[in-house]
Amino acid sequence: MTAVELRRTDILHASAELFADKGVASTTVRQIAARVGVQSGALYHYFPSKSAIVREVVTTYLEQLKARYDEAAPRELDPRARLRAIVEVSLRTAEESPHATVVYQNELPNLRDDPDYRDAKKLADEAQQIWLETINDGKRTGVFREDVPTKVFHRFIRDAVWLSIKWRHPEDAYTTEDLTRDCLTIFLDGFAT
Amino acid sequence: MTAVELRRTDILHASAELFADKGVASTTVRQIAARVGVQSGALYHYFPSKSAIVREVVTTYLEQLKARYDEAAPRELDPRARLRAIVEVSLRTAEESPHATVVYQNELPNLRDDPDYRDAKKLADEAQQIWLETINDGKRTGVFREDVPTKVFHRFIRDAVWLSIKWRHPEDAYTTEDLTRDCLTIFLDGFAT
DNA sequence: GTCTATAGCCCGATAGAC
DNA sequence: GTCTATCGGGCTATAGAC
Repeated sequence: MTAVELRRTDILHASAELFADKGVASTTVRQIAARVGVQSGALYHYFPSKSAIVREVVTTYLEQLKARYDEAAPRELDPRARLRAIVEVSLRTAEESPHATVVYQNELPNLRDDPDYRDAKKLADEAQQIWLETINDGKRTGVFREDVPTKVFHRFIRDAVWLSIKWRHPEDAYTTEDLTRDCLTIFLDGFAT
Repeated sequence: MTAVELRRTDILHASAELFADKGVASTTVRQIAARVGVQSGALYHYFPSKSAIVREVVTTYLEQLKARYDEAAPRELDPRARLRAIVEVSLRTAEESPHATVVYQNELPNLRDDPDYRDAKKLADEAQQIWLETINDGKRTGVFREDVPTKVFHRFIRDAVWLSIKWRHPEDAYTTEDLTRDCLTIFLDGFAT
């Protein structure tokens, strides 16, 4: 990695942390520069604009997520195992990249129609497609119930998984493995006795 | 209602809509004024600051929500019926006040330590307490499983309910009643066959 | 009670020295 | 490649006329 690439990575990490904590709109390029330890003008040698930083944070994150889904949750798996793999990969990715995860969850929905984020939107759609495909395959093979719309179940479990980043603290005794297990328990078998 | 009160209400409604669409930080007082049909300076005859508008949007909303919980979900109800009532009231409130709901979900988490929002935070805590109490009562009486932490189940169902405001459109054939039913089905009985 | 005008500040981004 | 300095503009909030 060249010195330039290292600095770019520094900027992306500092930005992701600030964006996650206070939102993109409330984060200034001066704050990013201060976190990295340079003056704000220096950032513009690495990125053409603040918006380009946001875009790269989200796009890099989604590329990694999509690659992990493809590897860990191939279509050959039966729907239950595939759903488990998707949940595991998602929670592991959220644990590993908590800031980018928050930025993706908080900001991408509001940026859908901005052409600058077309790549990110495309990747997010592909990732979502893997969830939907899994749920529909499970309905077709009879392991999932057909009386609840795919879209509805998807939103429920998807939000449970991704928003755990906002309430679960990594130092908790309650681990990612615990969360994965409880998530699959609730969503597949229910909370009633 | 006096003319002043009517104007205040206009401002609160216009603000809630803008805050929900673009976030509080990205909404300007000029945009609020334009939506109401006055100049920005005129807003300051009704509210001392932009932040006071945000505070009143959220606090008024939460007071209404809390009152509805108290009325529709008294502790005398058995836990299953009480959970159903909470979900029903929440979804009905979200449908009726979609903008304030989004503001509450999106912005309050980031404002927790701001002393300006102490009242809102207190109301939100009281509302949350009703969910937790219901879940714990259900565990004690044996209708809910005890191997999933209360906090975890609460976050799952709470997020499913509140975030539906971001994906369900009121004009959908899929109604609030459908959503209430499917939410209780999934979270109590599970998605597996 | 609403207007016009603007103070005072902070923003993203740029220019040019080193 | 990073600095200092600053431009042009948008922001919240205020002042004072009507």
